[in-house]
Amino acid sequence: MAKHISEKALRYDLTVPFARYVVMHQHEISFPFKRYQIQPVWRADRPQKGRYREFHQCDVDVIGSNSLLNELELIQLTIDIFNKLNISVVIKINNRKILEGFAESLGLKDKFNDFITILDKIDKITIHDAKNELHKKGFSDDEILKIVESIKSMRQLESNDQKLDFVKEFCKTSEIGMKGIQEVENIFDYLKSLPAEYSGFLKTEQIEFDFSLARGLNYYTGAIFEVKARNIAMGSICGGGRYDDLTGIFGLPNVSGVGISFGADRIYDVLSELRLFPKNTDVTSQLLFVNLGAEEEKYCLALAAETRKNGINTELFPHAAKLKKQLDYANANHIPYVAIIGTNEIKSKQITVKNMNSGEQMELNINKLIELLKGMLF
RNA sequence: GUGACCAUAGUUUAAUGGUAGAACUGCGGGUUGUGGUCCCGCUAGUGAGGGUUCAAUUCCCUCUGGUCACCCCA
Repeated sequence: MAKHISEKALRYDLTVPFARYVVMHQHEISFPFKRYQIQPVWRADRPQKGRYREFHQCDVDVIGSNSLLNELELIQLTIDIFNKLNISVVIKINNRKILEGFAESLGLKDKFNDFITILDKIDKITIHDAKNELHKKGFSDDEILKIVESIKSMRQLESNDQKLDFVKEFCKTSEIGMKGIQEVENIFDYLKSLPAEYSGFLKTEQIEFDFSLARGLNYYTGAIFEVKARNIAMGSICGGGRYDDLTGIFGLPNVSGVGISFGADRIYDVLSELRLFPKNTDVTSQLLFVNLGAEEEKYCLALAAETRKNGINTELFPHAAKLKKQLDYANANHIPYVAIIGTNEIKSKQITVKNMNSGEQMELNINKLIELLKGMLF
């Protein structure tokens, strides 16, 4: 029953619904159409590390344009994002047409999917396992030999150029394969042609041509991407590709798009495991007004309203308590400044402000306090 | 879909077929309005249901939840 429901009722990705949206609104949309979308999606699998039943995808797509400039833009955006998050990544790119070229050159077009599945595992399995699996899937001895031989030679390649040369040689008789190679080369050309002042953030060694990258999705027709974080055992945190006819299933054929999707939960896991979250993310308040009694709290209420009006995140401790308790609270919540106001301060119209990092304390009026704290914001 | 392992306080974890112990957190105290260290105290727990037993947190079964891997990755 659960399976029955999950097959029919779960949203598995954002791209297919996006294609439906585009078809439904085709007369209102001006192409090329770009959008981003962040929403939960579901998986009907049993959960395990990095795989949740519910998780969040952040999709970016451009539909209605064949230009490889779109692929480039998505790569730029991806680099930019992971640089900002301080996550060291490898962006793998491949092209579905190259995979087809492989299959064609090996005479395996009719067994494309099985072949791709093996190719995708090239790094993880031994030759022996590969043979077994191919055998199980019904490949002939001759075919197995051809595949295994090519896997062996592929494994010796290291640089992007070596790999490109290899596939060029391998696919030279396949028209579609050559087209895929050309697309990959064009993308690399674009990347290389970016002027230094704009490509300062581009570290091309982060971008790897990986012809064994397949992606499960069968709607991809051109470029495919996958991003893996370095220094951590975690599946891909980002993936995407070009789809030439996704809208076709909803009745609008031949509208090509390209998109990429970031797995928010896995990215969170990476940030968390690698301790890359900035320390100050839990800083919410800049200033705490201590509460020393009924009269004081009323007095502070007005002052807190004033600091808040000036854009300073302010708290007033919600009940009278020992000073120690309230200072502990400020420490625990990383509140950098505490305003201490008792009968003396009320009388003198001054505010005793304590810097919780240095321990320094001074008396100021409200305007000076606001000035001080505004100077701390940036 | 397959397999392995796990379930004890808010958290991390001990232990036993016979009173479930600790650490951290939280709260209170160490005399008045000055914190982060230290000392003392308090709160709080065996996932649910059934079975075996004089007695089950412990052994058995079912369920639920979780972890990891395979398959798969929409």
